[in-house]
Amino acid sequence: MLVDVDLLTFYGGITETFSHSEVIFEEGDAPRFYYQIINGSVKLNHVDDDAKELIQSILYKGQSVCELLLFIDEKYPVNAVAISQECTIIKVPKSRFLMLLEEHQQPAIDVRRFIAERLYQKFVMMQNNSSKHSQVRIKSILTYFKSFSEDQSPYSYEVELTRQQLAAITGLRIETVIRSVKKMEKEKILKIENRKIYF
DNA sequence: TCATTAATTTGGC
DNA sequence: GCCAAATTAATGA
Repeated sequence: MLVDVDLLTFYGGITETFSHSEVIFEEGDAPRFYYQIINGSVKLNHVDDDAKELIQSILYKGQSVCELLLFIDEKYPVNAVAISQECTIIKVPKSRFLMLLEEHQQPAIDVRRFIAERLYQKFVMMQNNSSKHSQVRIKSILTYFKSFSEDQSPYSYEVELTRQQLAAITGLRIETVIRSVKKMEKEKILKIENRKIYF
């Protein structure tokens, strides 16, 4: 957990449960809470004029959601949507959370580090994601998600993202994802077993 | 279990 | 890359 749950509770944290595809906050909303995922996963996305979805990031248990908006005065640039069946989130009012950070050194350090970490990942992904080679884009995303996994040996990571989600993250078409992934299997970059991708 | 819906895959342009 | 159609998996009554 990024910040201790008891501490969050002490500062007014309330848990809330969302089911699959329920919206936690929407693009354009004014940020009013710090959100931390107790259980489940959340996607941050944007839907463009053509109704095409771009997934900005996917967040898991223990991570906070768009915490950077608490430090500036802007509206949310993305939607936050639960993508696990059960998604439990603790939320703390903005002002109280800022108070928490002032009164506690360690969480302040951890949150700062988390933001830096994610900004760094964003740089890396942006560069790879602008590659004209679809395989580079996909591999970069897989590497990123695998980085959360303990086991770093080849084919050990079972990709839980659907091909649609991969397409929405990389900005590629679904068909392109499917065809590239198959090529990558031939090139022994990954393995496919009954539709599941192992990287 | 059957019907419906969503996701995946293939092929043509 | 785009679209349509076929196939398969997941979901719910």
